[in-house]
Parts: sequence; C-alpha cells; structure tokens
Amino acid sequence: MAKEARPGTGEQAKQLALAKLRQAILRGEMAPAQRLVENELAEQFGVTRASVRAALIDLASEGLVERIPNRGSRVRVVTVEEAVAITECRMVLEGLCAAKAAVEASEEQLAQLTELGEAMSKAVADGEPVTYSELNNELHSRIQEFSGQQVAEGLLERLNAQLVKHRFQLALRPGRPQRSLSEHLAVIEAIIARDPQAAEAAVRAHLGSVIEAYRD
Amino acid sequence: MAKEARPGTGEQAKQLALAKLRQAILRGEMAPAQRLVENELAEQFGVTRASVRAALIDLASEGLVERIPNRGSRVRVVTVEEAVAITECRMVLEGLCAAKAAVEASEEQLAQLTELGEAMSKAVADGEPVTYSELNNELHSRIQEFSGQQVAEGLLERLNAQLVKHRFQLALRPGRPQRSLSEHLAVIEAIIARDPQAAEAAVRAHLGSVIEAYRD
DNA sequence: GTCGGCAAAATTGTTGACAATCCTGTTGGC
DNA sequence: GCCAACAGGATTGTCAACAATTTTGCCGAC
Repeated sequence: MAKEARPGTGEQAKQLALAKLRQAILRGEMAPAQRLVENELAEQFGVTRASVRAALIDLASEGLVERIPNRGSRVRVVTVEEAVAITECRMVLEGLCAAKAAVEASEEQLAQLTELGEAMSKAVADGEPVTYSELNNELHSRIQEFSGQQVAEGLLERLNAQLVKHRFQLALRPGRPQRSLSEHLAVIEAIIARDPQAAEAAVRAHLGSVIEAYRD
Repeated sequence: MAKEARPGTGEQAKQLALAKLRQAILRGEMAPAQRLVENELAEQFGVTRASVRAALIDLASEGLVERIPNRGSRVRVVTVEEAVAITECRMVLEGLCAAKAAVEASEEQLAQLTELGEAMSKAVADGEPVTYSELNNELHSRIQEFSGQQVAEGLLERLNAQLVKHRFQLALRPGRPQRSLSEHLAVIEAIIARDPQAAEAAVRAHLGSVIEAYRD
C-alpha cells in the first residue's frame, strides 16, 4: 500500500494526478465537502478522466475522499469525534512503535532523538510554532522508523493523512507547544533509557493530552 | 461468450469483480504469488478489464495484492515476519477495543460474550477446531463492534484479511485451541468485570501467545 | 399555492481500441 | 561459447466515445 508518492520524478499520468490531488487536498485548497467532479479535475491537472478516476479510488481507500456510487466524490471531512477515534488508534500504534524503538534503536539513532529534542526545545523557546510542528512530525516519523515496525508505520501514515488539518490547528494554539514539548521529551528520555514500557506509557500520555485538546 | 447482462441484479460491475476477486484470494483459490492478469480475470468474471483494474487498485490498498507498475499484479504473500508484525498491530488495536468495550458495552452485549465463551468451550471439548475458529473470529468481531471504535475496526478488518491463511493454519494445530480458549475466556471475563486495563492486558497476552505460535 | 411527475442536463460507469512498457527468446558479433 | 543488441509477444497504461444513472428545473394537476 502507499506506493511512493514522489512529486518530483516524472511518473505515470495516474500517479501524477494522484500526487497533485493529494497535495491539493492536504493543503486545504479544496473546500471541506467540496464536490470533486472527475471532468473538472482531469482538465485542471491535464490528464484524462480515467487517470483521475483511478487516483480517486486510491484516495478513497486512504480515507481522504469519500466516494458514493453514481453520485461522485467529495473530500472527506473529519469530525472531532473521528479525530479523537483516530488519535486513539495512533495512541496504541505509536505506543507500540516507541516500545520497539526503545529496544531496537541503535546508539546513533538515539543520538538523533536527543538532537531532535534539543531542536524542539529551542523552537518552543524561540516561539516558533510552525518549526516546532515540523520537528514534531519529524520526531514521530523517526520513532516509527527506528521501531522497524513497517506495518504500524503504514497504518500511521494513513491515519495521519486524515488529521493534517486538525494537527496543524492544534499546533497553533497558544500554550499548546509548551505542554506538548515536555511530553515529547519524556518520550525521548524513556526510549534512550531503553525502557519500552515507560516509552509506551509516555507516548500514550502525550496522545491522551492531544485527545483532550481536541475536545473543545 | 455468455456475457449475460443479468437484468435483475443491476450491481456495479466493479464491485462485483472486487467481491469475486477478494473471495477467490481469501479462499486460497489463487496460488501464492500467482500472477493476476487483468484480461484473464475480466473474462473469468464476465466483467470488463477496467472494472478488474479498479478492483485490483482497491485490493492493493487493502494489502491483498501487490501491484508493480507496468508489470502487473500478484497475490501478496505474507511472510512469517510480516504475520508477526501484523499481529503486533492487532495486539495493540484489539487491546484498545477490548478496553473500550469493557466500558461501553451494554449488559445485553455482555451476555452475548458469555454465550460465545460457552460455545467456544463446547467446541473445544467436542474437538471441532473449525467451529472453534469461526467462533473465535466471531468473538474478536463482537469485541470490536461493542467498543464503538470504528476506526480501529476498519484497520483491523484490513489487517485480518491479510492473515486469513495463517490464522486458519494456526487453528488446526494440535493443542492450540486449548491454550487459545483459556486466553479468550480471560478476555471475556475482564470485559464483563468492566475492567478496561485487565481486558487490554488479556488481549495482549492472547495475541502475544499467537505471535509465539507463529514463530515456528 | 403546493405537490407529483416528467424531461433535460450533468455526472458517473462502462466499453473497446490504441499506445507505451516490459519480459522472452533469438540472433549476430566477439 | 558467451555476451549484447534486437525483434516478437504479452501485458499494462491511456484515451475518447457510449450507456446508465442521478439530479435539477419545469410544467400541470389538485
């Protein structure tokens, strides 16, 4: 699943359409619940309708768009309840990754985590929520990578794609980075200490607080 | 050749192809790593190639088939390592569901679980591994359903589809049902006791033993 | 004035044909 | 005899046109 989506290389028409559409949706250029008419998209992206169609099927299985038979496609809106449910799944899956990472990661990789933690602290101290948000994503990705759990990684990639909007909004909330930071540092610390149970607990605590934040 | 239009059904061709293909793969009618040629499938199922194509894209995102650009589709073979990784994900996700079910389930639903547990005990006592395996699936499904966690349910559905073969093999292993049974009963007991932490721990213990069993 | 049905427009689903790509077996040169 | 280039066949990717379905605007009946 999740064939590589590299917008840079010259790929097939369908994959190009897929990349463009995904990018447009993730950037929020498509209004929530906006109708996605195959003909319009085909003209807009300079590909044929069949390619757009295939791309839409792919995106539907990723949960980014909703397809109703004979009635067309729309960008899927993620309600707050869904965001909470998704984050609950993230909670356990990232917990698994963190626990495995605490056991599997190399010393070099642990050093990378330490570095990331320092960069995040600096971003918060400097009051740069966007940079912090990016480092945040980076940290989560790295933990997944270091865990070697590719199945969980794939599932999380899909889940996160549905949350981009909510996550971004959350990062801009005043006071949120400070709290988030300390939770993240706790995760890093537990992994470096090679304590899988503590790492899992720390991740859960963190995402638990994210869930609380969503519920406003 | 006998492309009967089936006037009564009116089902969509793609979804029909998808259902047939999935069924064929799940039943093991397709040899492992067998090449899936779009033309052959189209003729075999009495639909057009485009429909088969769409179905294959869907199945690829479900992880049942593997699609290589310009080179076709094959049924994906799940190695033992992958089966373990998948089960690790099931472990945490079903743990989440069990914990939520322990809180959310109605009294009536708890009664259903009790019933299921008794049926499973009987199946083991009667030495009917197939019946037991079916009840086993039923139990897992019910717990997911009772949890109300639709996101996790969707993820698990996808993961389980990839494991059907391994799960079935496991069920037929001598001595396995006995051990499995006691673990399942522990899960049921914890949920009925409305103890989410114990329920999660019991599910994890169970799937942990499944992982051990896979590693032979 | 409102409701039910009807026809036209818009949109998706499907089809068959065409082009691009990849694998295979063969041939020619060294 | 072995390796590289080359045709041949097979398979996927793409395209434009056609059919089926749904939605929408409209008209007439009550």
